[in-house]
Amino acid sequence: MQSPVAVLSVQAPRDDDAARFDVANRLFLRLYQSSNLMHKTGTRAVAAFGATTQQWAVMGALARPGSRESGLTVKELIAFLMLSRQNLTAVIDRLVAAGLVERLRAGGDGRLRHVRLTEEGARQWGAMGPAIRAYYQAALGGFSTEECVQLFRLLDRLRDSLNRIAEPE
Amino acid sequence: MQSPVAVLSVQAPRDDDAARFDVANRLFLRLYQSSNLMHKTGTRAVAAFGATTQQWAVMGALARPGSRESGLTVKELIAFLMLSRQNLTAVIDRLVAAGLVERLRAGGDGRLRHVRLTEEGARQWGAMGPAIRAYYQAALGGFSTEECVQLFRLLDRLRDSLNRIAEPE
DNA sequence: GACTTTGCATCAATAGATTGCCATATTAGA
DNA sequence: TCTAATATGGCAATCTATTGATGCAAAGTC
Repeated sequence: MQSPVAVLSVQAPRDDDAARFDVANRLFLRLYQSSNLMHKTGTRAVAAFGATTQQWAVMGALARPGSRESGLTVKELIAFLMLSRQNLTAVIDRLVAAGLVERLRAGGDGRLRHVRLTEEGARQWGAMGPAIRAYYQAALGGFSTEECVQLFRLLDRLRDSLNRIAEPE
Repeated sequence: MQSPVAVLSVQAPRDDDAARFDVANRLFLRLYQSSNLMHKTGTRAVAAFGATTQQWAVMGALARPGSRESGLTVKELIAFLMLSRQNLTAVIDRLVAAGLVERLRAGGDGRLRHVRLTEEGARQWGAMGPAIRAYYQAALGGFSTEECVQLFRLLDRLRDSLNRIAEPE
């Protein structure tokens, strides 16, 4: 196996291809591991509230300033979180069952259903704040703010790239 | 609570904390999205072989030079991929059912079971090579090799950090 | 009015991922 | 030798994620 340092040196194209393959392999393994660990540790961090990282993500989307009052449509949530409709419906169902979220028939386009935080949901989201802050601090404690931004930007580009593969039309 | 970075920074602590929280929020959302998209697009990339990204990861681990002959123990696979034993057992079960992998009672410690690629599994892994290369190229086409290394290193540190949270003992 | 598209829900199947608990075989140590 | 620790398997529950198919209601179009 080659060390990542070797990749930084100037090499022949064939070697560079091999090096890129090796880096890609390691990169995606780290993405796989990091994501699993994020769900594991993140869900533990909010377990006291009976929540999971996915429910946390949905509530976070609904709690944003622009979405708090009238909520978001399912379509908007799908675009924001990038999951399948069926999966999102199931997550929303659990949140509705827990009384944290409600589905509303909004005026205007009668097909649209807005998903909104309930009073209880907003209260709970507020209560989860300190736990979420503490989690972020524990997870990113070793990173400078610049490094956080760097990682964010790279992941943002990777997401866009993968999204382009996912929806070719 | 204050982050160590805020203490060292010249800026007002409150603003820096708020900025870090915001970046962390976006960062983990991108990690969530990227991981989902990786599984979706990756599984599509090897769907012709009836495989998934997880099975691909296990086969990749078993196909490495040092592991090809005598395989890896379940414990080693757990450490390499960082999943729960129950989950890994299920993935291995499916690979065994597909005839791509076999469980062996190795000499020495009788408790250990080595998991190894079968002939068919090794053949299939070879056949999947081009599809995997093409996938890596499509996913990371917009990234320079340096950027790939950069992303790898940041994810590596994030994984270590999350793993430290996951297993406190 | 008939047709198509869009937004959403439902049912079903398969696979991953976690947790928790119990069972078994083997090894290692007191 | 009795006991504890280790490595694995099995069973169960819950939640997440995908795909595919069906259906319905509302909106826009011809």
